Amino acid sequence: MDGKVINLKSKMEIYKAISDGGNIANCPVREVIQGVSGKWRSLLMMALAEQPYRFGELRRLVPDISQRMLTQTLHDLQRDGYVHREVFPTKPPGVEYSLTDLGRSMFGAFHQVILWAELNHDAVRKARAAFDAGG
Amino acid sequence: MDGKVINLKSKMEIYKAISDGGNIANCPVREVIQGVSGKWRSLLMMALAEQPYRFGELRRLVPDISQRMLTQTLHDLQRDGYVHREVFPTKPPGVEYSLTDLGRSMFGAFHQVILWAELNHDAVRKARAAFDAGG
DNA sequence: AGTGCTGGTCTCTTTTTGAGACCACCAGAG
DNA sequence: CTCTGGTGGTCTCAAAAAGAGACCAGCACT
Repeated sequence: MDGKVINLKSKMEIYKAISDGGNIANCPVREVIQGVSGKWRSLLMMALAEQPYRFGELRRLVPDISQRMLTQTLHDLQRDGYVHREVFPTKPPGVEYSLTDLGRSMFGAFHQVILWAELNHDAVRKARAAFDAGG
Repeated sequence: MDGKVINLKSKMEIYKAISDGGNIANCPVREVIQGVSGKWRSLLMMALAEQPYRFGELRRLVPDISQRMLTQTLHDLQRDGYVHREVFPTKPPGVEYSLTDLGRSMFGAFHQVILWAELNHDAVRKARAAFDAGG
């Protein structure tokens, strides 16, 4: 995958941004990465990548998220352009959340991490257990 | 760990694991994903993917991390098997941190997200600005 | 003897998160 | 008509996590 000389100049530029001058705090890539990270964001992205969901459905889908964090995380995802929020004027008004094109695009990349986790979560578990045992 | 054995091969099965039965809290994939997420973890992984670094070097490289969080995050990454910690008995003892094979493997997947961020951070910025402006 | 570098830990304060009450609205049951 | 439940939230308060900075031992150079 990486070897030595990477054909991707962007990779080098990212590292440069980190190591050069220490101006990492302003790195736009970092902002996006940290916007992708976060306890609930990835989880909600995974759910919405499957299909659009309504607020209550998401709440039931991710039982251990508080209503407050669900509201806030969806708001943040919407703000970053990953999620579209649509209100339906039904009898009790319903709100549907769905991925935007940008969201689907981002999820395409993030999906690699999901697949890796799927294949390697056992190794991580073992490492964790070994570390906890051996100190 | 849970009733359903999650042996996911495809994207769809992952989503099923989320939506089926709502037992997402025990999903091992979720654990790993959230272990990858986090404000500093990704940043330190990026730095260490470039080359091994010592504690103080990392501190200078990521100026806005507190010493406390650097210690803790490195410890966590080591615990999960992504990072190797080696103490050199030099005059003032130095500690070098480097990626393990598992860490490099994980970073290979995560790298896709970095590349996406590199290409699309402008779109995210615009979305954010538009959202803040229009409400 | 004082200063600085090594990699940390300990304490205190601020920020973030979690738990749960509360809100207005409407539908159907009794 | 009241009672209950489901719609999507907001508000408050306590707990957990993160940030800021003091402090530590050991050694080198001055």
